[in-house]
Parts: sequence; structure tokens; C-alpha cells
Amino acid sequence: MYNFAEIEKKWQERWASSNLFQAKNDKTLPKYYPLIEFPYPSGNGLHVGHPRPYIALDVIARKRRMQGFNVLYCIGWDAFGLPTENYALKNGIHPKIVSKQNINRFRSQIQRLGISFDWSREIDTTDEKYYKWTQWIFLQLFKKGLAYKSEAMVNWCTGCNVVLANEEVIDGCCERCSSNVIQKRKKQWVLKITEYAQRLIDDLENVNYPPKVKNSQINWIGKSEGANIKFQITTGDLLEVFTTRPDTIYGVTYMVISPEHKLIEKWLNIATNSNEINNYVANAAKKTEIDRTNLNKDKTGVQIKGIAAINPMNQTQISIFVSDYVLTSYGTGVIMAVPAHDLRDFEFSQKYSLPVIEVVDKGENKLPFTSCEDGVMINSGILNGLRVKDAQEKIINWIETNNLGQKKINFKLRDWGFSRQRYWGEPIPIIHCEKCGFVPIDESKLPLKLPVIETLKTSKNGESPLAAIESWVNVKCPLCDADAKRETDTMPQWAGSSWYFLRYCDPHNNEELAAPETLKYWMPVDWYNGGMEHTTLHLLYSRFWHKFLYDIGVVETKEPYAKRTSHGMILGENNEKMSKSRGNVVNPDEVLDKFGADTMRLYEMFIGDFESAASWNTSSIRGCSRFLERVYGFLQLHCEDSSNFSPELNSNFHKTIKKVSEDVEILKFNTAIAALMSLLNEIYAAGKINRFEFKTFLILLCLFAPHLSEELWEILKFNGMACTSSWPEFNESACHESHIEIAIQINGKIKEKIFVETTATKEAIIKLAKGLPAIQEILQNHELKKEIYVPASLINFVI
RNA sequence: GCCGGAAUGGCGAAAUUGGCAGACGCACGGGACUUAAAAUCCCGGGAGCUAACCCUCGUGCCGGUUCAAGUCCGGCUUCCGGCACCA
Repeated sequence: MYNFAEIEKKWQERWASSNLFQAKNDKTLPKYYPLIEFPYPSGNGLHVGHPRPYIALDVIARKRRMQGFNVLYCIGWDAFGLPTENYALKNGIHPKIVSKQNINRFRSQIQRLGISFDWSREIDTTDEKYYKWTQWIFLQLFKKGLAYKSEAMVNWCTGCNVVLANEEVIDGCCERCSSNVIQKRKKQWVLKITEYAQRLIDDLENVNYPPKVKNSQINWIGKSEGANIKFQITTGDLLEVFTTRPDTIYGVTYMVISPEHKLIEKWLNIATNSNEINNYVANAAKKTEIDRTNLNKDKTGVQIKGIAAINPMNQTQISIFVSDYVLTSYGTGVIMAVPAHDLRDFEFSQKYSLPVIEVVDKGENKLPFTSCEDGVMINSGILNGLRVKDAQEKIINWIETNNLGQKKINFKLRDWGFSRQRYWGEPIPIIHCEKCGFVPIDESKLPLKLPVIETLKTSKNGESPLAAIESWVNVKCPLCDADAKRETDTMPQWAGSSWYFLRYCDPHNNEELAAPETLKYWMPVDWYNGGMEHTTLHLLYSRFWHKFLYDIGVVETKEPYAKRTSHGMILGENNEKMSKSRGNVVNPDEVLDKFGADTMRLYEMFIGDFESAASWNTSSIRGCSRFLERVYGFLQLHCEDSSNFSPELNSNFHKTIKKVSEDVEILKFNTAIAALMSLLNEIYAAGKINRFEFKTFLILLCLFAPHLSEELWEILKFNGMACTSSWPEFNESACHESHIEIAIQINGKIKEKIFVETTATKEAIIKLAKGLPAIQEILQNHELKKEIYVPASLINFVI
């Protein structure tokens, strides 16, 4: 009887006590560094989706060890964050305690899966020995001018007077008190990721990421080339726009300014319709960005009456509108509208009856004409008759000479908002001094520990709960010793996860974030697997930090991850995302109790294409446990001595070794397992297996079902352990069968099938096919136009 | 809305990237074993028309390219992920 509970406990204990999966310090060995995204230890515990990537890279880690690599495979906890803080607030427990409980639960659940993590290197982002270095990196960024304070829009609950996370805003209202939420400007720490935008695009060339990941990042960064151009306003102000089509400047018929633009406040005094503008601005503050930029929605706007802009090219006066389809966060927050050649501007102009001036002619009369290919400039003063590309060059030259602007590359990517008005995050190690400004705390004083609070209370007036702790906030300026105040914002959860893979290399180092020679040996990460949902934030943020660390000489590689892959989500039985509220969460504990870790591991790898979403199906698991039971029962009994593959299984064994070896490398775990199942079926049909074959089978199986494989390995008294043996080789020529099947088609439809020797020539096969009675009959009555022969596959007679 | 993906039997899926659609598994049906059931083992299933063979249709929808299309091209539909303070 296959007693998985006993077997799994036994081997997990043995692996742990022998430190079998600890990475070795011997830097002469070839290294391999697989990485999974470390989990956020949520209060709900693990669900069956979490282990999918852990098991997948465990398969790789185990295979690499068998291939002779020194493997660093680790896990840790990304434990700072909003849900823990909110849970702590609600239940009056300190977040530190909540985190600890969650981590303990996660750890014990994960340990039951028999994943070959090096548990001696476990890290926790909320550990002060860890966040010391998160803070240290922040200080380096600050010293290089890459961390600065800037105004940003935040969700402001008008009831609680606190800043809310997007997630806490439900239909424009506060999740807790249902008051209206508005967009409010607030000074925040921001990291200058835009300075690295071009490098973040360029260096994608040198990494092995799936095209969809590269494309997502490139689109997210959103590079566009154009120009910034200054327009004189009748008030004497200058209004600067960013445009990708400076060539269309003669077609500007109005301008649009975003509702948050600073000049609006000033112009309210001059405008003849200030009430109307005020109302519009207040309304816009209620909308989400997605609503505002929705192309299908009716665009709204209000003209700022009483002022106008002047087109620098022809001195025409043009009206200025406020509209929320223009965002403060992109470009300059102002656009020059060219309705004839931009879709959004065109729609807006139609709605508000604004003039449309065509400046690019392509012989079509349908407006808007937005393409810039092959167009010729018209109605455009100095640009008339030029092609669009030449016009662009000329106009940029002109504005630069006349000091009205310059060529400009813009990115959709925005600088990274780094402040949170929260307790459960890394304190930002900065002191505000009235005289000296922002003063970094001395590196020797790191970590700047989170002060202990008896009972955590909700923040007041939009500040972090830390602001209420006067003894902590009030300090002396490190430079001038005057009274000063600590920064009370904390870092976002993304901070700790932007460099954790460096810490795995040297997790107990108290002098440096990791010793340089250790980083040199282990980095880069060879294979990083994670969710598609992290493509544009976490993945980009950590690449940015890594490039910065490269620039200041901490790491030697420009990119942190040599290869990236992504897993699909595991959905509930009803095909929906697993969530507590939908009641479709499957707890791995139940699966482990009923079927054991090996079956669960096998099932999660067999469930479907690793990169696509898969629905959990409890009855399907049975197929995997049945397979393991067959291995346990049958193979143990029918084992004869021999050191060769039996002739009848020879080719199948080689094919299976090849299939498993290759498929796991391209994430085709499901077909690798199917190959093992097929092989077992063959063995069943043959009715026996010898010791050599069995040993090979166990090594292959060991990737997916390590406990059972070790157990059988021991029962059969093979040397050492399955997981420490060498990965088996396959013989390419032995993979081929002596005979193959060829399909005979007439006009693409299969009529017959023949078996021929693998070595048979094209001519011989065609002759054989033509000799078949059914084929002969058809060919006699029709004219043969063409014969197509696909080697080792088919013949098609076209008649 | 914008960006990135996906769609194949009753179900999860496979298909050397243009070459025999449905491997492997679940569920189901039949048989063997059993007093019986469970478990196990063997066999069978894309749909339609058939006594059976033949034949016809079939990879979300419409059209195209090709000797040959799940795979390539053009146009849709539906679903999923992300949209910067959930992680």
C-alpha cells in the first residue's frame, strides 16, 4: 500500500537534516539561480495557486542539481503591506504579530510540498536586518538625486481625511465610510525611474523574456518623440505643450489644459466664467483616470473665457479649454489641439463647434486624417509643400532657433510614487530641517526602525500613523543640530521586493547588502518565473533598482534576470478567479491530507499549459494519484536485474528521457508527465521492467514526485539518492523506430495508411502507395497533377 | 476605453510551428474479478448518416491564401490579465 503521508514525512525530515538543498559556498562550481516571486503572506493562507510556480522551478532546480550545478533556490516573505495593516487596525493586533502568524502558516504549508528550497536563506522584508538595506538603497538614490519630493494626486477620503489606496475606493467612495473620494494634490516622495526609461527599453535586447512581456514593458514605458512648444497667452503667461506632431502647428485651433494645471488657479481671477470653471475642476477630481481617458466617452470641457493663446507661427488668437481628457501626469499637462489630424481633438471640436483647419493633404477628404505617412503640408506658412517628416524637422529647427521650445522625447512612464501614509512599511530615512532641507540620516544609523506602537490607530489628516508619535518624529538635524522632524511616510511594498534576490545570495550579511564576490558568483538570476500581472510594475521597478545598483558599483550585471517566464493562474472549479468572496478557494492542506504532496505536485504540473490559466478539478487529481500508485505497486514487484533497456522498451525509454529533458525546459510539464504516463502504460503492456530501467524511470519521476521516488530508490537498494544521481542521457538514434506510418492522401484527404521502413526512399514509398488497390483505382480514373511527399509523414496526390 | 493575451470533444488538454486533429488524463459506457460494492485490470467513445463499411461535417464567427490551415493573412465576437496606492 502506498502510504504517502508516512513516506513524505520521512523524506522531508531526511532532506532537512542532511541540508541537502542548501546552496554550496564553493564558487568554483557552475551555478544556477532559479527564482520565484516570493509571496505576500496574506491572512487567508496559501491557496492552490501559490505553489504552481514553486513546483515548476523546483522541477528545474532538481534537474539542474542532477546536471551538476550548484543551485540557489530560495523563498522569503514580502510581508509589508496594506492588508496586514488593515487587519491589524481592525482587530487591534500589531501588524508585526499578524505578519509573523501569517508567515508561520505559509511556511508550514509550503514545507509540506517537499520543494527543494534552501530554507537557511529565508528572508523577510519586515525584518530590520533586511530593511536596513532597503533604506540604504533609498539613501543612495536620494544622494544621486533620484529620490525627490513632488506633488502627486492621491485618493482622498472626504470622510476619514485619509489617503486611500486605489483598492480601497469602491465606485468613487471610501470602502470603510462610503464618503466621496476625491483626487487631491499631495507632496510625495518620488523616484526618478524616467531617467532610466531609455535603458529599460534598450536592455530588453539582451535578456530572454517572452515577447509579450517585452512588448508590455515597452508599451508601458511608452516612448514618443516630438517637441515641447511654448505658446504666449494674452495674460502674459507662457503655456508649454508637448506634441508628437509639431508639423501640424498651423492647424491648432484651440488648446486644452488639464483640470489640475497650476495656472488655472491664477486664471480664475481673470476668466469671465470662473464659477463654471471651478465646478468643472471639482467634478473632474471625482473621476478616475480610466474614465477620463475612455475614448468612447463623451468628452467634456469648459472654455476659459476672457483669455486666449497666440499661435507663434501666425499670431492667431486661439481659445483655451479645460478638459479632463488631458492628464497632468503626461507631457506638460497641456495640449495644442489639431482637430483635423487627431481623433480626440476632432471629436471635441465637433462637440464644441470649434474650427477645423486641415494642414496635411493626402487627397482624401475624410477627417480626421491622422496618419503622417506620405502627407504633404498645406495651409502651413513656411511648411507648405513639405512632406510630413521634413516638416517635422524644419519646424523643430525653427522653434529651437526662435527659443520657443525644443525637441523632446516623452515617456508615458511616470516617476515612481514612493510615499505611503501608512505604518506597515519601511520608514523613509530622511529628516526635514527648516534650514538644511531634506537631510538623509547617517548610514551608520541604519536601520531606522519602525517605532513600537502599543495600539495602531488610523492616520489623521492624511498623515502616516507615525506622525502621531512625537518622540519619534522630533529629532535634531544631523547637520546643524536644530530642531527638525522625521519623514513620516513609509515606502511602498514594492521597495523590499525590488532587490530581494540579491539578499538571497548573502542573507546574513550585516556589513553589506551582500558581499560583492557572492553577488558576482550568483548573479544574474538565471531563470525568474512570475505572474504576468507583475510585468509592468514589480518587474520594471526591480530592473530599475538593479540598474541603479549597477551604476553605483554594487552589482556587476546590467540586468537582474537573464530569463523570465510566467505562469497562468489557477482558477476555481467554476472557472473563476479563486477568492474568498466567491467561495471557490481550494486550500492545499485538504489536497495534501487526501492525496499527498507528490500527487498534488504532479497534478499542478499536469493540469494544463503552464503559461495559461487552468481550472482546478478535484476529480481529475485522481488520475495523478492513480499513476503514482501504479508506479509504487507494479514497478516494485516486477523488477528484474539487467543493465540495459529491454529491447521492446528501448526506443520508448530513450524517447521519454528526451521528451522529459526537453519539455521541462520549455515549461511543458504537462506533456513531460504525459510521456511518463505513456511509458508506464507501455511497461504495463510489456508486463515487466528491469532494475536499470526502473532506476532511470525514478530519476525522471523524481522531478515531479520526489518523495515516492526516493522511497522506491531506497526499497530497491540503489546507491545514494535519486535526487543526487546524474541526469540520464538519451541516445538520439535509439529514439527512432524502425518503421514509420505514412498517410496517403488524395487532394488532401486521407485514403490509406502504410507502414514503411524508416530508411525507405521517396520513390519507393510513392511506388508502394500507387500500388495500393484503392489508390490505384482512383488514379486510373483521374489525371494526376502533382505528387507531394513530406518525409516521414505523408504523400498527397493532387488529381 | 487603452495595452497585453486566449478560444480545440461532456471536461482539463495535445499537435516536431503549414503536413494524419483530439496524445495523456478526468468523467462516462461495456466487460473481467467479487456473494456484493469499492478498488484494480481489459476494451470503447468528436458529431451526423449507417446494421456495418463508405461518405459528409468538425479547432469561437465571416472571408482569403495554399496540394494541404487549429497553425498564415484580412475583418469581427466573447472571455481573461494590467492600467501606476492590492500584491
